[in-house]
Amino acid sequence: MSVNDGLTQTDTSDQRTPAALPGAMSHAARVAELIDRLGRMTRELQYVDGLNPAQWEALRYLNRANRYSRTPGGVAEFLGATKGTISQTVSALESKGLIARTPSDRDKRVCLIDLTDEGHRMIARDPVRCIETIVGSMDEATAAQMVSGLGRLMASLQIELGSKPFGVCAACCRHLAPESGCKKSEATPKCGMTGEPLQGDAPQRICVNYLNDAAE
Amino acid sequence: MSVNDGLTQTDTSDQRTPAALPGAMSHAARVAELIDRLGRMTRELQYVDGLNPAQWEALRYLNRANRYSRTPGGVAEFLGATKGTISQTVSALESKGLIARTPSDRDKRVCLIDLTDEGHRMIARDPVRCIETIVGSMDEATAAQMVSGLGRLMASLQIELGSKPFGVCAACCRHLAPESGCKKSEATPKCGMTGEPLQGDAPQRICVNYLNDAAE
DNA sequence: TGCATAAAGTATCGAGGCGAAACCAATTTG
DNA sequence: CAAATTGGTTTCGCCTCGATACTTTATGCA
Repeated sequence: MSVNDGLTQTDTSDQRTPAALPGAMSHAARVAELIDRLGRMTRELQYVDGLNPAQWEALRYLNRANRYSRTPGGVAEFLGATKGTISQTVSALESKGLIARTPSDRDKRVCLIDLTDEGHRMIARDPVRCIETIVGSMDEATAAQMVSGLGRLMASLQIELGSKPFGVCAACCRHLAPESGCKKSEATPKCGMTGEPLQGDAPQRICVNYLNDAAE
Repeated sequence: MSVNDGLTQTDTSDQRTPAALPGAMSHAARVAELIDRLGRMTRELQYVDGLNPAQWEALRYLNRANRYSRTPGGVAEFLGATKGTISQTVSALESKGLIARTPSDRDKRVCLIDLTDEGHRMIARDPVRCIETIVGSMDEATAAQMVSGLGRLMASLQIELGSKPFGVCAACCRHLAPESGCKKSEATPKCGMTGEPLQGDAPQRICVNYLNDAAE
């Protein structure tokens, strides 16, 4: 390819939106761009081991959710997908031998999902783990800042989206952080995702990060 | 739903992988989780105004790339998709009147792409802008830390993926940051994405963030 | 108790995104 | 000047996912 062959034509269009160019970008705009790009890469990263991103995310959820949240409905709510879609995802995971469905005897409509040993082996090779590794090599202060910033970003984003079906933390934060989670009885319950303590009226507020439900 | 009705059955399976539970998660693991979740939300966010995420990303790229990078091939390389796929994306954007294709008279194989006025109006309503807004409301220090951390994360991730087609910055960083970009002749060229200066052998290194190509 | 309504889950259909491969045209290279 | 390369498009088919309809079980209200 030619390097710089003395362009004769002036490139007017590049001067059109100087504010949009990187040199002039604010930190906020950079973060938005990076989140977008990283999201794409993370997605790409997850076409591995015969699973697709949705399947990986479901498996990840199922590995972390408490017992009564490991249902197709729980996955659907968490991933923001329809039950029909999730039913297929779950079926796929089951046919691959990564999870097992057992009907609940408490409510015969629901089926409880558990990871099989194979599933645990699979989750141990989680491709997003490599993000963890990279961040782990940074200094602790930066990592902590990122958790804080990204956590707040996600919380705000979920509020922004508003209509999304994230329940109220009233009774108890439904899943995740089962032992550090939003237990009413605890002195300072903490949200499982952002790790921030929920004081005062917190248990009554929307659980912006994850789901809500009955107690553990 | 019942709150805590005195469960008789012990929930052994929840104690299986205590290290995976949020309370015990490292900052690094939290970041990985947040990136993944945010990526999903960002993706969802972009099903708006009749475009899909790929189309929004292409439009965003086309709005920021320099003149000689605004080609189907440039978009494909940037988004990590095949040329065939991008051809469809570009066609979609064109049929919506957001971009215009004009054949290059320099090389009759390539076609140059420009945003139409309609396209500029569209990009002004970019849905990821809301991330920018949220981050903009945070303190500058946090935002700066996030840019730094996420930038490094992305750089490492791109290196990690290795085989991905990101060129060498030898001649010049191909697009983005056209005025602050990797100009060989400049004293301290800077990468358009991370904003970090590329000293010494930098121009010879892989342009981890974006593409490479001939000079501006 | 009994009937209506709601909720969990599944099956089926169809739209759309995307990669693979074949192909065309133009350019570069030996 | 032929051969190989490169930019781009088209066609094909797989796969994901939402919408809809349906089944089964729970719940709520008279």
